[in-house]
Order: sequence, then structure tokens, then C-alpha cells
Amino acid sequence: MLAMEFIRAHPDQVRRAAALKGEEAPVDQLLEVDRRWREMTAAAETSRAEQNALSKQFGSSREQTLLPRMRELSAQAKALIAQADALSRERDELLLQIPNVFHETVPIGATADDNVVVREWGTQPSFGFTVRTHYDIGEALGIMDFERAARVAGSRFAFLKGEGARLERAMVQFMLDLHTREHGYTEVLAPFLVNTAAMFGTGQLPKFGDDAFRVQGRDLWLIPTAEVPVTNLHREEMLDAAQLPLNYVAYSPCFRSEAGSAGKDTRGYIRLHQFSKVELVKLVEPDASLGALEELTGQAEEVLRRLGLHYRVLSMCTGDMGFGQYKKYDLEAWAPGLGRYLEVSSCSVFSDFQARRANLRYRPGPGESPRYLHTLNGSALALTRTLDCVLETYQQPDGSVTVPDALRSYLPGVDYLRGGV
RNA sequence: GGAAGGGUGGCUGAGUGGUCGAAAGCGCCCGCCUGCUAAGCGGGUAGGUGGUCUGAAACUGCCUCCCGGGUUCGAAUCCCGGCCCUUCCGCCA
Repeated sequence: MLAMEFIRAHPDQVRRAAALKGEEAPVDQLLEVDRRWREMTAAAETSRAEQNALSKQFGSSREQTLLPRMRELSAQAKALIAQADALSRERDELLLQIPNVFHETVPIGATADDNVVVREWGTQPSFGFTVRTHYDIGEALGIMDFERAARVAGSRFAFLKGEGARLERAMVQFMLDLHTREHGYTEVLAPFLVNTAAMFGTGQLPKFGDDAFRVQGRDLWLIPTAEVPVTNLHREEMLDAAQLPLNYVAYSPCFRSEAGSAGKDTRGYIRLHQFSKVELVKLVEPDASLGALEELTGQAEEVLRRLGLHYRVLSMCTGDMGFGQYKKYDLEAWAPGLGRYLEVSSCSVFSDFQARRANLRYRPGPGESPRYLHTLNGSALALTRTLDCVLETYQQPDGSVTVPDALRSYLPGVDYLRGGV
């Protein structure tokens, strides 16, 4: 969330940012409630102050004549504080609904059409035969099974079998190894269920609860991304500047209800209720966060380069950005069979928006006051769609699929996928 | 799941109704001392959120001893509920 202080000082910037992000932001209501809260708080505190002074006096003197006035003040203060608390709760609820502002380099725009391609790598491969989609390839090889998954779990689920399952596992391991060995990340295996507080911390709640699955009867949610547990890893802590930056990489399954995407990407291994993802999370000092976004994005891109997949990087426009994001890049890899780009990564910086919610702080130097960290995260990468792009890019005329060089050591003895176990 | 104990500042750890936002130690900061990063001496050092103020600084109010309620003029301290941790038992992979 934003600092109340910041909203008071820059209400127009906050209004503009919300409008350009396409979010409803109750800024005026918030400012009004905040004003009333401060008024009420002042009154309550005046009363409390007098009560405290008398109480202190009574502590030493035991002067019984003070008691009636003390009782009176006590009751009065309680009433005023109750009113102030109600306002403060109202204010906090409103505050949680205010989206983050964005960086000046973010393109202004309403829809995905306004995103800006900042760079491309490689070219669209050409084939001397009719290309097929990953789901045709996968089903023909018997390594992807949507029908049986539908019977077991419903639509938007999939089984991977044999070489398909091994391929995904190999890709996960390849990505984890790349980020830990070459990019300096610490591997984390995080809880796949988190509590409500954690979901608030990263901003999935209160506004986007419909997108997540909740465990019945318990205060637990299935994580929609490892961003949630990993960004919350140091919640309520006071870190030392010397520990920063913290770089974490986590594999996890991700669970999403896809509430708002009925009819979209219904075919194939693209938009599922459960998918695997390798996620990068960085906790950095404020001054370092924009540079860290470029670094993180580059590290996600490296996965695609090693896999030899053509891709492009988009700077997301205001309207296509998330609620809490300060700046965001999407990585889109080319899927020749589908004939379109698939979003395989989203890399974002949140400034102190999440840190404030999750209470992620550090002490800049000895004797200095605590500050909020800046948080970043990015997929590196989402397995489903990256796997699709591999199948479609490396497909052969005979229906088999060449295993990319980068994955050979992770699939010993398998140079081509031919539907084996 | 059952029993017992426990959650206090950056850290360790005292504190069972008022002069306690909280002893002591560690760490850190400033100064002194010692002719060379140690020891010693003195002082300082929680966070949050308001107000005064153009702002900074400074001063000042309030809140915060896991969370939420309650008792009381007054709660770190007493009562109730919750969460978490430790140990033992049970169960289980």
C-alpha cells in the first residue's frame, strides 16, 4: 500500500495513477476519512493525556478525591477512542484499495495494444512442413492428456506422462540450476498454502480473492504464485543493510481459479488451474530497485536464450499493469504452432508497496531509522507455456521433438521425444 | 489430538497491578583515554502515528511488551479466546 503521508501530499498523482491503471481508487473518500480520523484522534488523545497525567499523580499520592474525575475521563476517552478506531479501520480498508503509482518510464495506455516492445531476440523459425500445435504434438506422442485430466479434476487441468513429465521436470531443474549457479540466487522450497495475512502482504487480497483457491474451513489459500510465500519470507523482520539484496528462486505449482477468463485459451497447455513455475524474488534497498528490475528481467530472458526460443520483451503500459506494480516487463516467447507469442514471464518491481503491507524493513546503517525494502519478482519461467514453445519450436516432420541442447544433460539418453516413458 | 511450559526492544534476557516503553548484558553511535582496529571510562541508542512549524531540526501528545476481547481510575503483569514456539505422549509420511 501507499503511505498515507504520500497520498495526503500527492493526491493528484495518486488519482492519475489509478485512473491510468484502470482502477477505482477511493482517494477522496480516503482523504476525508483520514481527516476525520486525525480530528477524532486529537480529541481522544487530549482526553487520554489528561487521564494519564492524573493516573500518574494518583500512583504516587493515592489521593482519593481524584477518582471521580479519573472515572469520568476514562469513560470519555474510551468513547472517543472507539470512534477514532472505527475511522482508522475504515481508513485502512480504503488504503488497501489504492493502487500503487507507477514509474515515469512506464508507457501510458489502456490495453495490451499500448504495451511497448523494447527488444526482441532471435527470429521466428521457419519449417519446411505444416507446423503443429503443442497439444497436437503432445497428444500424438501420448505425453499430454487433457481428456483424462478433465475426468479426474475438470477442465483446465492436464496430465503430463512419460517423456512429457520428465521434460517438465528437466526444465524446472535446468532453470533452478541456472539461477542458483550462475545468477546467485538462493533456492527456496516454500509452503504451497499460505494464510490470509500473506495474501494481503503481496496484494492478492483484498481485491483479487476470486482469482485464488481457498481451503474450506481453514485460514489457508493455495498459492497463485511462489511470489506470495517467498516475498513474505521476511515479513515482520528487521534486516541489516549488509544482508541485501536478497535473491531467492523458488519452484512451485501455482493455483489459479481463472475466474475472469472463461472461454479464453481453453485449448492446450496454456491457461490451467494448476501450473508449474520457477519464480525469482528480490528484496533490495530502494535505490537499487529499478536496476534490479533490469537485472531480473535479463536473468529470466537468459532462460529463453539458452533454450533457443525466439522472444520479445514488452514494457507494460499503465492499463495492463497490476494493482501493486510500479513497473513491469512481460516476456513473450514465440509458439510457432499456435502462431502467436505466449506470455511466459512477468517481471515487476513494486517499490515499497508490498513491503509496507508485509512489514519488510531494514536498517540502512547503524543508528539509522528503519526503512521499507523494495520488492521484485518475475517468472523465470512459467513451465506450461515455455514447454509449449519448446515442443512447437523443436518439432520435427515425423512428429518427434528434438531436445534443446540446454536440456540434454537433464534428460540423459533422450535426444528426441518420441513418446517414450 | 492430549499434557506442561513459553512468546518482552536489532539480539539475549529481567520484570506479577501505578513512579515501566520496560533492569541488565550484547550490538551499534558519540566522546575520553591509551603512541598503532583491543581493553577501560562516560554518555547515547525501540517502533508506529499525530500536533506545533513554510520545511528541516527541535519540542510535544498518543499507541505499541504475539494477536483480539475483558476486569480496573490504571495492565507487560490479572481473566477469556486465538495464533505460534518448545518438551513429553499419541498419530502419521
